[in-house]
Amino acid sequence: MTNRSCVIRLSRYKNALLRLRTLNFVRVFSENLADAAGVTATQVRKDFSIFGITGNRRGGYKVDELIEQLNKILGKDKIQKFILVGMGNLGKALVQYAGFERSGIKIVAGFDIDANKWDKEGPVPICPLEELSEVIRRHEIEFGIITVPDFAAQQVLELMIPAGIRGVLNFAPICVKGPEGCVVNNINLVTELENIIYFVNASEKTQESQQ
Amino acid sequence: MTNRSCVIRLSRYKNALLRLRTLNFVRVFSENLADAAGVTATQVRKDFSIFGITGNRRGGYKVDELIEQLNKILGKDKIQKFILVGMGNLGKALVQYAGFERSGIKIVAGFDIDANKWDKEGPVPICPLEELSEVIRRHEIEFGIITVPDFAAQQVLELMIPAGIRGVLNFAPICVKGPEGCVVNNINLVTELENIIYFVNASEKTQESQQ
DNA sequence: GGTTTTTTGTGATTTTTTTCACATTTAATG
DNA sequence: CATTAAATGTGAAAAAAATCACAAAAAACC
Ligand SMILES: NC(=O)c1ccc[n+]([C@@H]2O[C@H](COP(=O)([O-])OP(=O)(O)OC[C@H]3O[C@@H](n4cnc5c(N)ncnc54)[C@H](O)[C@@H]3O)[C@@H](O)[C@H]2O)c1
Ligand SMILES: NC(=O)c1ccc[n+]([C@@H]2O[C@H](COP(=O)([O-])OP(=O)(O)OC[C@H]3O[C@@H](n4cnc5c(N)ncnc54)[C@H](O)[C@@H]3O)[C@@H](O)[C@H]2O)c1
Repeated sequence: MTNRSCVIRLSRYKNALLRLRTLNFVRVFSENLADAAGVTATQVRKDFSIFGITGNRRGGYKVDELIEQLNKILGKDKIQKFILVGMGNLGKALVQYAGFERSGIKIVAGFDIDANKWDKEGPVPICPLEELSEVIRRHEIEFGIITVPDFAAQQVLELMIPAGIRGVLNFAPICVKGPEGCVVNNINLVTELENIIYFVNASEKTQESQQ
Repeated sequence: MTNRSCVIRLSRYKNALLRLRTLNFVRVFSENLADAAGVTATQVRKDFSIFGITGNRRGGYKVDELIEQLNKILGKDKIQKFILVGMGNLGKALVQYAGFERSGIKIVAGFDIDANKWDKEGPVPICPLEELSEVIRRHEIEFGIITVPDFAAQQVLELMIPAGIRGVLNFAPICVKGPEGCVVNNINLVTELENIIYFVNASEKTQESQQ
């Protein structure tokens, strides 16, 4: 199996390509993609080499073809359906975000334990948690997003799995764990900010010691 | 300099420890932290070894001491101030999120180009973009969060830097670039979801080929 | 107080990832 | 149509990260 950061990079290349296409670019060089993704040109070509993507020596890559190939690899050749559990501040922002649909990602329904959040009339229906399993099965959904408080996150995951969810993005600040064969990614924004704080402090120290 | 994923892990350990403390844990073993962070016990001890954190052979680590040491390393021994630019759906969710303040991260002010978003009376004042530089300088803020549309992200960064910002978390789906010495982290949620889609598809293929 | 058991701490080893170096292809140029 | 210049593609080398293996420490037990 291929490694996570390599796949993340493929996804970044694809995003950059989509932007280049709107600017009417027809061809692109590894150098350009490297810039857009914040990596080296060699890395781009190596990544492509791993996945058997080839361009034209001297002419670079054709934007259209490359997007198509990347979409195929990333499983984005069809629309992928998600459900989201936890219609609080963050859940609402995600459900309303138009960028997902533009990228072939559709949030089919939201769920919450709180009756005040339910709303079947909106563009994305918000349903009681009890209907989770039924909706997942009916739409054959494989992917979920968790935006409930930390104490509820693991139990929400354990509701999703038996209904058929096989991949989850979790925003609650704990590492939730799925069974073998279930892909779980935990995003912790506090951790991301702490990471920035650390490296800014570290670079301050380097500068001081150089003086 | 130490590597990014190592620092991310330190932050995860710290988060797990805070939770353990609320459950009245006094001591903890590398095994427990490994579980909470989704890594191996050896990895935990190696990380600690790198930063000179020591425990007690047989007795593990004291939760309180460990939190303090990690906070020191992560620069969290004082409250860290942030500003946020782009008070849309995502920006609003982040500004209202109580978890940041609980972790010693304070969003001092929000900024937007749109006058309808301005509001100096709320718990976090939302100000016109023109005041960005002044606020950063007055509060001596070093960190920023970008939640504006993609086309505006790079120019927002370039407003922040001369005012004194040295670390940025960007949510717009492009890789913004700061000058040398400025730490920028680009979070792309579409990319995160695509990553999950990829690995679920990959594991499906593995299973099929095993049958 | 000696023995056993448990857990840390870390050099050595292995694995993974990135970078280098350069042959190969192809477009452009004269 | 030969020459040159500019890019790709990829084995080999280097660097970085993770894991192993085990000695050292310390608590628990008899
Ligand atoms: N808001 C942010 O910017 C932000 C930032 C970082 C992390 N997070 C994390 O994301 C998660 C959501 O954050 P938020 O600010 O939107 O919180 P929130 O409190 O606004 O929303 C949580 C929602 O989950 C619902 N809920 C609670 N238990 C549930 C259950 N068992 N099943 C279904 N729904 C349930 C609540 O009714 C509520 O609507 C939290 O874990 C938080 O720590 C949020
Ligand atoms: N909402 C989400 O869940 C989500 C998910 C993934 C990525 N993102 C990304 O995060 C960013 C924000 O998303 P959103 O949904 O909150 O968008 P939004 O359109 O709701 O909000 C954007 C805000 O930025 C403000 N703005 C625009 N240009 C500005 C400028 N030059 N200076 C200051 N403010 C400016 C707008 O007035 C608006 O208030 C976007 O780049 C989006 O792609 C959002």
